[in-house]
Amino acid sequence: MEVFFELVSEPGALRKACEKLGQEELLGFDTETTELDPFEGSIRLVQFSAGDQTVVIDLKPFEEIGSLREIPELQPLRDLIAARKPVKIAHNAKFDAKWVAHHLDVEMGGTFDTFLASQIIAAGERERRHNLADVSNFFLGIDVDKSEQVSDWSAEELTQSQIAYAAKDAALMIPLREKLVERLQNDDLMRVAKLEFDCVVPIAIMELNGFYLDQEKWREQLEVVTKEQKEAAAELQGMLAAGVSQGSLFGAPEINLDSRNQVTDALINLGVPVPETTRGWELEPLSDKYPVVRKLLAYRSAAKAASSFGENILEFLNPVTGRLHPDFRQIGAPTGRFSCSKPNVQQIPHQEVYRRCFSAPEGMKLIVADYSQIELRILGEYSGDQNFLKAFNGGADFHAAAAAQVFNIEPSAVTPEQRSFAKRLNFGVVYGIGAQRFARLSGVSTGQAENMLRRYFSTHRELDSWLREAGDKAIGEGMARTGSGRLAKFRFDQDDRVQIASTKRYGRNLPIQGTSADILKRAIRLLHDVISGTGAMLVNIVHDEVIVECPAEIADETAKKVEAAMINAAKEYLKVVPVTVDVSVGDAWSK
DNA sequence: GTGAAGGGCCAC
DNA sequence: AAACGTGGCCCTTCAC
Repeated sequence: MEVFFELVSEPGALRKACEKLGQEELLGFDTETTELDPFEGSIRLVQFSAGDQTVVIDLKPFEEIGSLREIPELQPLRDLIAARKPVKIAHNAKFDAKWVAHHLDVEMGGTFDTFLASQIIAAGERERRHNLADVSNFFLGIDVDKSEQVSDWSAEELTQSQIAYAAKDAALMIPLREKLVERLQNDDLMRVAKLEFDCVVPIAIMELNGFYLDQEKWREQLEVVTKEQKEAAAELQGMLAAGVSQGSLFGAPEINLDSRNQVTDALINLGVPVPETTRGWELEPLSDKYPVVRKLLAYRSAAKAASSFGENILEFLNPVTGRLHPDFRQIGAPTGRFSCSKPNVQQIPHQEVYRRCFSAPEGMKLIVADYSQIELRILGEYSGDQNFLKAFNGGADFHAAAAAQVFNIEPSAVTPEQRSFAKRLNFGVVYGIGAQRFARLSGVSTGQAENMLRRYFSTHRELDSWLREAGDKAIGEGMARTGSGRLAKFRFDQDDRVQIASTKRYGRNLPIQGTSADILKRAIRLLHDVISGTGAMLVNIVHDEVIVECPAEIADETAKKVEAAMINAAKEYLKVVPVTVDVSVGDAWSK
């Protein structure tokens, strides 16, 4: 594919080019940068393509004039990027959005992301790859050469090959989008695509904002947990060694406490009836009878804390900003949930000792807002279950109300144990729990668990039939959808009972978990629109929770905005079940 | 040495 | 024989 392009490297030509490009409806958009981290490198090229016209802008000459964030010579470029029309088509637009936000001080307006579109169309098929080479091959049958992607973009003079590569990538976006739109429309996926595209810039900005972590506090906790681990390790070594023959001159050999095999052998030597797996909940029942098991669990807990939530988290603190800048994958799961890595700030332990370290810097406050029982509300909305509707509309204690139903007693007579049972049940049904699992979870016999499930579903008739239908639909149609129309396709062997059962569970769970993700994504967009420019900034999201950092003076009003945005987002998906958001304003992530 | 797989465990 | 959903990270084990 030969692409004709214009290379722009001075203000006059830039103004002219932007003026012409600005009249287009759609523009392929791409940037070439000297590094992957916007806090480290700089933007070298910005490319636009209208198909027949492709422009490559070299920013290096503009650096001579002054800071790219400020010089008026770049205003035409900023305006073009910020405009809602033309829509910018980019592959993984989050990347480009971050760079232009940080280096050109402009928020990208109007986004079509070919990376996200490809994922939406793939509908959860895990084999499919979504990098530009694979996507253009799959949808256009074009092989693109990405070898220049990692070339030196900081060179004084770029090679013809580099510039041609840059032009090609942008030019590719126009035909690629056409194919993708065709597929999106065919599969009725335009609504979810828009939902996703609207999220790109807020997420890009959130990643730039970063999440503040108090290093001192974190180290304090790390010290405590390291000490705990050491002590538990020493004691555990001693206890395990008791099972080894005392014949050895040098005493018992050291056991690698992180090795499941070695630990299992040692436990067997001590006469512990080790279950098939040594997962915590399998070992837990043995810990009363065997102190060594209790010690093992204590060691594991401390080891996990020290390894996953220790020094390694601090290594992700950005040397420039001093904050964490995790990587959020917008479609991290087939359900549409985000995933997060480097570090994963969606799996920080709930205990206050950890959460308190994620605090508000001097003069700032943290607003923590989370949807209350959003998945159960979605289940109530979809099933129309009378008990769910009554409980949510009446504002009653939801789990207590379920307990009253299940145990056939007055709500006021529900004991804490009964409520806890009902809570487990309520959450269990969202995942399609079975009697066996429920029995183990709540410490009753399988027979008792079966009875409780039967009673639960007989008092929640609409819920029962919705879950059945959702399961049957997953098998019959081989797919399921969320509220935004997001599609997940299921592949399973019709003759395999285990796969049938698991597909049914996916089919029941996906609309619930996925609609929850839809709602959060919509909330993020609405939230972004009301806080941007106020000094408040989104710093983390955890599935049904949003964390905003803002100057203390505007904390209360910002909290109200956050709450309103979240509720308004939910109202677009839930028509009969009300939604509530718990909001707190404080100095840290913990209460 | 490197990478994949598996077990275990953190979050929602 | 049965199996509650979605992720990421750490460690060991094992193959290359």
